[in-house]
Amino acid sequence: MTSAALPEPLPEPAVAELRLETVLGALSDPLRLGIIRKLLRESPESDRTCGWFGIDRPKSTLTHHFKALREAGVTRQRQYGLERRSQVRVDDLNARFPGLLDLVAAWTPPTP
Amino acid sequence: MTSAALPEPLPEPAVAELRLETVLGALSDPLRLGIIRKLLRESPESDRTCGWFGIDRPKSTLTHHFKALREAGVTRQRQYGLERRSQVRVDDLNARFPGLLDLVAAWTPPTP
DNA sequence: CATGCAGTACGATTCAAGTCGTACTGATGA
DNA sequence: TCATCAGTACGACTTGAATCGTACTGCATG
Repeated sequence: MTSAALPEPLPEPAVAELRLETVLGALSDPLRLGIIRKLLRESPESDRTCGWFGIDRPKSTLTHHFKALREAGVTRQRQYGLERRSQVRVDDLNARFPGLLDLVAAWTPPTP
Repeated sequence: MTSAALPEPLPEPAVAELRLETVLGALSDPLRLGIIRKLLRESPESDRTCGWFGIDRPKSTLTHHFKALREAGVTRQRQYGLERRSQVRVDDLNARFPGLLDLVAAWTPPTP
């Protein structure tokens, strides 16, 4: 037996539709960049709920940013009961923009 | 004899100050991304005037975007008499964000 | 020195994005 | 069945970015 079927992903752009400007725009927000860095470093395999990130912002703000990431094609979101979990679209992004995710994961902000 | 001294670059962030969000933000504008792609592909060595790009926009708009690129640390600008020429800070960006420029140069927009 | 030219500076306008409060939805478990 | 909990939807507010017209600067060449 394989594992149980996953819920369908929420609406997202197809691989062929991914645009570099859009993806870079999504990653240019500090909060969103932090989300993606944390996902890549700490959970590249499994998807995570909004709460997992421990971001101290109102829930409506978080919804806004997670939606922006999904609509830009950076993340995939699935609904599991109450929870909406996010994961980075690693394969799709590596296929279309090779090196981008490595770079994002490797980068550490300057600490002056 | 080496070649003549270059004019001093206009104010720009130091390598250590480069921030990924900022650079990605600068590249997320379609017009600016086009500028950088053209520079990387057609003139990675020498610097170019605003006019060289052949962009059909008012001059004040171009000034705005070239300044944004410089202030984000993506380009270096030098004043040669009347002309202000721009070049990509290839070494600095490769040192800080390895792979980013390759990716930008390699990418081709979808043609639907 | 005066004209032309590359590009800037400034200010106005417009539009998109980030932020957040409040009300809502829909699955879960007592 | 009813309360709880994760997260959304909507709308208001505010800020910042893009765009562009017009006026300006300053080198360069006659």
